[in-house]
Amino acid sequence: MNELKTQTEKALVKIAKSKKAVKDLPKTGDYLFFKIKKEIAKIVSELFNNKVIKTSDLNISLPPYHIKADLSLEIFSISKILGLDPKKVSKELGLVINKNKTKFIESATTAGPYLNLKLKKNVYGEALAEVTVLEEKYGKNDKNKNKLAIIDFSSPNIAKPMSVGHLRSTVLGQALANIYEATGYVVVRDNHIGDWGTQFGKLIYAYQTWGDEKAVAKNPIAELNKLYIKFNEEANKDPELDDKAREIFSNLEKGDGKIRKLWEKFSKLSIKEFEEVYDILGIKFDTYLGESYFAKDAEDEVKKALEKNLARKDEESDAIVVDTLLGVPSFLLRKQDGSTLYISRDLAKIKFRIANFKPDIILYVVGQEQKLNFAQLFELVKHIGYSNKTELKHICFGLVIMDGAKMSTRKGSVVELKELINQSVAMAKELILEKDKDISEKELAKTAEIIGVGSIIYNDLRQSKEKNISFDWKKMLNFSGGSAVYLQYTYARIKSILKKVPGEVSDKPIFKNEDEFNLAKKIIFFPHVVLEAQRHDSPHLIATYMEELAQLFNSFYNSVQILGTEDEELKNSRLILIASVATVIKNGLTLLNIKTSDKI
RNA sequence: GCCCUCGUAGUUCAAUGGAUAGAACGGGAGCCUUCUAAGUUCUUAAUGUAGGUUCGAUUCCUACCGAGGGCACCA
Repeated sequence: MNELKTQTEKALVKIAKSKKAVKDLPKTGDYLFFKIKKEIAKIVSELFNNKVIKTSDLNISLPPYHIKADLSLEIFSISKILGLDPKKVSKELGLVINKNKTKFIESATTAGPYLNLKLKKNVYGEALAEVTVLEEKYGKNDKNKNKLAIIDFSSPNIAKPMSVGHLRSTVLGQALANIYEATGYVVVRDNHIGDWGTQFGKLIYAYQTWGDEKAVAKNPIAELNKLYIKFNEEANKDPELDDKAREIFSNLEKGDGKIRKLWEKFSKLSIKEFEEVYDILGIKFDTYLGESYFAKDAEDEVKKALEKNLARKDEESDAIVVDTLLGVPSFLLRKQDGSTLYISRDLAKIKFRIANFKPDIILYVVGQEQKLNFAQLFELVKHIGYSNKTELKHICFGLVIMDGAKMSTRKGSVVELKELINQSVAMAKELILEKDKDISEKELAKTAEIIGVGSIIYNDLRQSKEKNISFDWKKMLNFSGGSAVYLQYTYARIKSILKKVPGEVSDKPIFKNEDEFNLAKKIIFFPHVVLEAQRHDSPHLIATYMEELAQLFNSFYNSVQILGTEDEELKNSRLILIASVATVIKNGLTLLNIKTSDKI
């Protein structure tokens, strides 16, 4: 219990520190993208009887290739608010913009439900200046300042290896944590370790029956996992083993000292191994508050649910049952042998979190197979009455599928995360050596890790989270287009140019060809993309955006000799432009928790 | 049986209800005596089926078909 207090205090210190850091974030409204929107909103409002138009009501995008304009404004969303004919709105708005002087817009052309806008040249200078000044802060904003989020992710089970299945929660959770922080949230990263439950009865039974102390000490997780698999095999033959396991777990909850000691040993050894993986992935948790911390308090929650008539004792079995709540199927809160269940422990944890941290939101980054459980948990919380000010959100994602089916520890069809990382890094090494035989051992190891680990993370995050991911070694180890390397490589390419001649900031960059304007425009959208990624809990929006940006750059790079540009002013403008591209790629990858290197 | 998620080029993925559905891999044809060819240019090819709502549907609704997941003493 002391441990719980220590961790809580540590987290509170971090929260206080983060609150201060939020003050240094760029203001959302100061970004060019939002200033342009604001200007348009004001014009619309003045034109149509001062009807209130929020910037979020405006939908601005980059027009498709065949439209020759800088930005397009979609009119239907505005005309709906105004209750007017879209054609009329588009026409009148276009007229006013063309007649009156505006700060950012040169001219407007009506095209059906769209108003196509041409930007003033000074916009581009301002855009690049924004990036240059803010640098690693470019894209971050203070939209959600004064809010606190607890993000519950990764959550591996003690005594089981972290598998590719845990990768999604780990990688997605960390990216969301970064993105939430980038929009002003103070974030507490919590690892809800699976360290309690009947499975430990199974494990302890197996250890006591077949275990080898020395082997476990040498290679804890692998050895314990073997025992767990053996238990399940034996239990298939002899179902009574399951009852024995339940009994052992029940005794563990009741405080049996000998069993407790074993459990503590397994727990410590496992977390130590997990941290090796987190180190490689660059993830640091603020708290490791596993389920075991809330086993005792779970009993209070069961009592409260009984008092409030939300739950009842089943007469036949003595188990505690919650009957159907508002369409959510009924479920058990306590087993008939008196031991707690996942959901009651989670209930206790919510109470603890609200009491100690007062979060505005708690995100549970857990696979879709637990959707029903969270629906039940949240519904119960609502009835018990904790979550008035705290939003509970299940960030649900698809499974990692192997050969068309879910991977299973019991069946042994699991790819271990460590193995995956090792393979990826090894393959990166091979490819680097193909390109550069003289690379130093140290640099090789460093770059291979950046590429290998980045690829794995990116492969997961570039895809929208709802879908199942089919696991495929070939895809995982893809180092060409649509991978992290593509972005890392683009970044390194730019850095390599800038190392030769860095550009100097200029107020009025001059651009010549379309690629240059397109790149500058794309850069303006980055702060918007970060906000969208947070709003939709979708890091892949950032990935997609960066691929488009990198593609624009690489195309530009192939068509123009940047360092060979004769006109000095144009050359400098191009250098500033590509430097901004590099900054955006780096900032975007950092949000996804992927590293960059100046040399790839 | 009931509930949830997903069905888009040969494959893996994009597309707040908006313009001619974008990429990557694969197939075909080019581009390095010039800044990193892990790049780039051209080409090939897709919205499961049938209805409905809408000025407009890959997106929303209904039914069906297909894949995956879940449905009380596991987490």
